Amino acid sequence: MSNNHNVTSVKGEEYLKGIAIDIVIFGFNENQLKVLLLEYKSTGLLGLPAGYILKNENLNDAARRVVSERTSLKDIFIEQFYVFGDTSRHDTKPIKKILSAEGASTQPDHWLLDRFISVGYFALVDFKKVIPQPDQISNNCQWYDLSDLPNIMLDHNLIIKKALETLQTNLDSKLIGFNLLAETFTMAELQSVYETILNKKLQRTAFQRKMLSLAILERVAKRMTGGAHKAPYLYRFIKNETL
Amino acid sequence: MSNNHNVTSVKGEEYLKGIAIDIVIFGFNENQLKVLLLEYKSTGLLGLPAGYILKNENLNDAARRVVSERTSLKDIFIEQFYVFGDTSRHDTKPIKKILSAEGASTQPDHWLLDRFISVGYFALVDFKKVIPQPDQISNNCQWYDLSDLPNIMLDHNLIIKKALETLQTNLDSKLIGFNLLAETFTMAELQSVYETILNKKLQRTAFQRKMLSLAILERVAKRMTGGAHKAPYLYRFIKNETL
DNA sequence: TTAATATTGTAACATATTGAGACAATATGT
DNA sequence: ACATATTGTCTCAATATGTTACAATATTAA
Repeated sequence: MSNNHNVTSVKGEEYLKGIAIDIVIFGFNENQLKVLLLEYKSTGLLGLPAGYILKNENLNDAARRVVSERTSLKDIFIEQFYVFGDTSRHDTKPIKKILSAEGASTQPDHWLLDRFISVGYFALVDFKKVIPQPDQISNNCQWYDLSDLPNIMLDHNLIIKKALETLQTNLDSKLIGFNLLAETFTMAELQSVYETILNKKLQRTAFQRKMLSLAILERVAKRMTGGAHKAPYLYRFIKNETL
Repeated sequence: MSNNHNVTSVKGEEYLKGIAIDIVIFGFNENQLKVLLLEYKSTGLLGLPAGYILKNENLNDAARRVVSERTSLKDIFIEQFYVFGDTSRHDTKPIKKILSAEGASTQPDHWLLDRFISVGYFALVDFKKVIPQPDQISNNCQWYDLSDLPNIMLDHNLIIKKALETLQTNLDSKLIGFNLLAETFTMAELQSVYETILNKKLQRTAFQRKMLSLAILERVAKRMTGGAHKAPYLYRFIKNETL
């Protein structure tokens, strides 16, 4: 699981050249969407979790590997959403800064200083299960509020924006919101996920009726919440039995 | 516009290595979806129009360039739909066959024999405006019925399948079907496009009511069709004025 | 010239879906 | 025991969609 090769070495021979994977890892906590970011050592630079593709590795497996390495989770929901391939992305300044901080070579033929095409993925994870892990060249890996993001290096703010747009578009049709919650959840929690992603209030009763009509939820038990009110049911997402 | 460099040369130095673009060019004629395919010289192999990215070229521009070269059109609707990056795609047999037929080198370090990641695009074009153009290493470029496709090399049948699925999914939400028709069209023609893509019959009156309610169609004039019946209106697609 | 025919545009009605409010049920705190 | 907040479900209104009907009309046939 751990790298035994230094990504900052001049050649990067284990990896396909010119192709990177950038991953927007979404979490959900306290009615807020969160994004996992790395802080590169001694540079103040922030970046999305990223990685490269091993020469005999499937693209999707590489994306899963990167998510696993940063979150300590496995079996994660990921989805490709866009490939970023404009020439204007090719900005060597932050890369040089990161390499310098590592004491690595910044000679022009360093593989990381070439132009890269980035395949954008997003991942939806259970916030509470994640144990953030910095990578080799960062000293910090932590959650940031999506609604209050700092400046992130290169075009990563744009990548997050596009990821969110895709998530919003696909939320209803692909029924993927459940991946942000624990195994069991209340209808109110699910509604909060939807409201936060779509950035609008939803009708409580209509939401409940619709979700139940989809026949994708299994009622598990009542939960005693400790609140001064009726206890809600807990639900579990029923995976599509045709798969 | 024309290549002054031979893609079959060993180095392919003008292009980014390891990244290809495969394009599913959809046309619509006689109530059928069509796909443009190339036949490689003296090999019997069929393939999707494909290309590589020039070192200082935007990814999307490269895709547009390839579509333009094969169709003789410009200003074409294209959309990324998936990146194909499984290791199982790496099958050098058909590539060697094509290179051999060209009299080109098939030594193992030929750049085209490396593993490639393919960015899949689909394009929607006006069938009647297209003048198919073979590329440098093919001797034929022609339309095939989507419903009766031959075997195509590598994973290109799969790529077409995925392109169609994306087209079906996005047809209503992104209002892109118009790109398959001429500048003006009848409601019946538009309905036929929808029915063919979605592979199901639609209710005539409900379809008309819905399309008109979207406020994206401008009525142009009546057309005398030569048929023994009432003449239909012609419509034009109104591009979103907020863009 | 007139009638027959096929298709078009729109209206009308039925049915289905969604929006919005009402209300009983119920854990907990007072 | 009562007050309070939230939940689950019901009802009715508003909207959207499915379906049928029918007048309008460009051509062909009589």
